[in-house]
Amino acid sequence: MNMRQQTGPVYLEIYRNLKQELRTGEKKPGDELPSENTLASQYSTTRTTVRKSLQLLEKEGLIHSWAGKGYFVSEPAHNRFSLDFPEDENQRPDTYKRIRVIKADGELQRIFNILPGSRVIEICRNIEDNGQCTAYDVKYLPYTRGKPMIEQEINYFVPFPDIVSLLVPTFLFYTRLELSAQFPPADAASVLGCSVDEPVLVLCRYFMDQNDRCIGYGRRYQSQHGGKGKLLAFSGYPERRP
Amino acid sequence: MNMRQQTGPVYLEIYRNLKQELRTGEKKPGDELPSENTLASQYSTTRTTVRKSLQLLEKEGLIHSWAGKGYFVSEPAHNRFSLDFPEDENQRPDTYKRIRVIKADGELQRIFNILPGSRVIEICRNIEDNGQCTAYDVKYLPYTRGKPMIEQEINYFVPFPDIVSLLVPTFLFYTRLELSAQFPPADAASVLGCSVDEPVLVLCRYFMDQNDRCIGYGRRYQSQHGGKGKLLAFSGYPERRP
DNA sequence: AAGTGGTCTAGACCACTGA
DNA sequence: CAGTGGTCTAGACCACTTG
Repeated sequence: MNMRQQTGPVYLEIYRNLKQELRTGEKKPGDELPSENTLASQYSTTRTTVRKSLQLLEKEGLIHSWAGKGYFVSEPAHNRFSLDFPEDENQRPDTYKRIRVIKADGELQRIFNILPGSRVIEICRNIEDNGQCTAYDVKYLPYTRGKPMIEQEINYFVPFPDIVSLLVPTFLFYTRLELSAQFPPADAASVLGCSVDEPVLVLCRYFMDQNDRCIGYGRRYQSQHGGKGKLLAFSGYPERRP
Repeated sequence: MNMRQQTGPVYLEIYRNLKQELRTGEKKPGDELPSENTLASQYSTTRTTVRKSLQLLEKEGLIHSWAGKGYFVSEPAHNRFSLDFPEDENQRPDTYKRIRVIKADGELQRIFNILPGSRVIEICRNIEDNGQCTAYDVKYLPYTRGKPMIEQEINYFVPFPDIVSLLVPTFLFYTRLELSAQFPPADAASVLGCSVDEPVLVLCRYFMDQNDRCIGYGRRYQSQHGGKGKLLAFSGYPERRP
């Protein structure tokens, strides 16, 4: 019996109305929603349109459907967080960068599964914030002569994922991030202007191809000076993420 | 001209075939996909079915559409990570828990925006892994007499988000997570069996209601003993996340 | 048996982009 | 202008759940 008032697509109106019922707590986790047919006649529309609204809510994790039974309000997933790796500074000019080719040490040999004596490209970066160095960043790529353009590309402010994608024929690789607290090595401490006795946040990033081989590795030391350098992550509904 | 071979819904077959073209690098970021009409006639089906396939790929962030132009392969978002807060141990019996009501110190007064002298509920937990304590967890809730069931509920192994949802009439709140590296306070160090001079990973979690008021606060000290206690996050396509 | 969601058809009209 | 994606209709058949 609902009369349309708002503007825009019908499916968005249904979506907003249903969402409002969840927001206010009128519908609680576990509760059942009206059936597709009920909603379709309420809004004088078809199942197809109603389904579009419901699938929007489903995509957001607010509801789930059960074939033969109906739609139900979900429990919110408050333990799944979304975290943005702060790499936008790649575009900024206030980062100091150094590139060289070095012999892989034991750790790098293990990570890339390469032989002793193999060489890797090392890219070091100082991340600055208001003239203060807040993070020290080292990235490694296995070195292979003849790979196209790597040496040249690397001299520009190319984001690391893009550099990695020069090495693999497809853009389909994934990334693992390991977060830990450690003392910084001497070089990181000197860049960050802190002591080797102060804890820093360490972010190790592994770029893995589809065969789970490591094709890129990065390590970042994030200064914890004065409460700076914290990493932020969010859970909950998208519109609530500042 | 495609002849159907596989089983299952048509839209999944189209989805799989298109995805394969992305996986192999046959279609690269920026490339245009066949139009909905083209695909519909290729698979002898309708636009509706084809759209379902394409919207699946769009939801995964693999492609995007541009009204009036077509569908295009997206750049993968390698700087957006998904992180699972390790709270499943709430269900496990090998965690030691202590609950008490304390006077809020300055920090808690600030976080909850409450007056000096106000009281908060404190829930301490030792997270163990194979008999070894790997994390020390403290959670706080503002204390208000008369709130239903809190004291009783709290004695069971109720996940913290569920406890918080007893305080707010709706299940719609969000969570902010702050990650940093610090020295542990004395009580945390003694529980973790480490020195106060060893860095630990600190996870501060704020439960915020829709008015951005803090309705729950948790702090976890994660031991870094022997490389243990690292946090893992992933980016890339869902099926690649182990 | 009646109701539910899952899949699918064969159309339609619209606003938009590009030649 | 023809082609694209965005929205929508009015049906259909299926497998499943529930009484």
